[in-house]
Amino acid sequence: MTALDIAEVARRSGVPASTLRYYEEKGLIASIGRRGLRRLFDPAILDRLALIALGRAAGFSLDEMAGMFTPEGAPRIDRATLATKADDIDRTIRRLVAMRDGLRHAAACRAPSHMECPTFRKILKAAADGAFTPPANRINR
Amino acid sequence: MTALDIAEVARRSGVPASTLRYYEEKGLIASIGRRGLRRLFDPAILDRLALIALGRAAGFSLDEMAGMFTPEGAPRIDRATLATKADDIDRTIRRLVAMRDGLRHAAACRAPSHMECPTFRKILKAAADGAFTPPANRINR
DNA sequence: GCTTGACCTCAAGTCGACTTGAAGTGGCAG
DNA sequence: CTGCCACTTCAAGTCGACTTGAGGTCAAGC
Repeated sequence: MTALDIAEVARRSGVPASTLRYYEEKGLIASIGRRGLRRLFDPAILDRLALIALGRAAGFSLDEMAGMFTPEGAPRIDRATLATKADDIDRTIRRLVAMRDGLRHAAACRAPSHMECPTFRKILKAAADGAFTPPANRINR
Repeated sequence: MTALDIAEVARRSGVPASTLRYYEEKGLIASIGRRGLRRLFDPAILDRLALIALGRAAGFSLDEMAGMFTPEGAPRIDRATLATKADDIDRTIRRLVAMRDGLRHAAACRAPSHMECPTFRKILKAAADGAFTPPANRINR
């Protein structure tokens, strides 16, 4: 039998058992049966978990990803959705590059106080205008 | 009198009054008095709020930023801290660039299923290895 | 002087993705 | 056959940054 029990899936995927149960409850994954109480999973679950990890990293919510599989378990991903997400990330990258450069400047700047540095004040103004505040993604944690 | 009441600060800064009260409670900002019940703020609060917005965008928590002001209200920012944060952001950027490129590929790839695309599988493996999962920043949101 | 309504306080709720804890179950080694 | 213990369920807790709601106050305009 090729079925994996939950501990084995956890070990191989690095995803905690509690998270696997949570994903199942959410409909993101499905077990193929039980041995006693214990869930058994098809080894293909590992690919699926990798895909979920990828989607999460790309900024998709668990709910969004629940719709990205066919009932048979094959990924069904709209290419336009991917392109849109890529564009989102691209905007985030631009924002972060500006932030990083601003921070590096502030770290290197020799003005006695940051408030006396024109560059820093310019960055501050941009921040006040919300230039760095994202609309509502959440690539990170 | 140059003091601004909370509604005026909210209007000029774009920060909701509820947030201003919350920031005060957290010790991030301070009012200079009251008119009746109403808080009055020094106009310098606007710079401070901009700095807080900048810090948040850079990934500092509110608690971290509470320590970045002198009792007099001047920013007191350790340059090494800034450099460290810049490096953090730089790592995030690299991660995001990889993600973005991966997504663009997946969006453009003509393989019948994503799972049949070698490039996609490579990305998937990287995701499974946690290559895209951040340690615990939180630039976004 | 009285009403109005923007402000006040304080506790509780929200959001997403999980984790934790208490109480129960059952396969398997001895 | 028994005991162990890794699993099970289900409810509740966590984290950060706020928001919301109920009930209260008071400066200002009429």
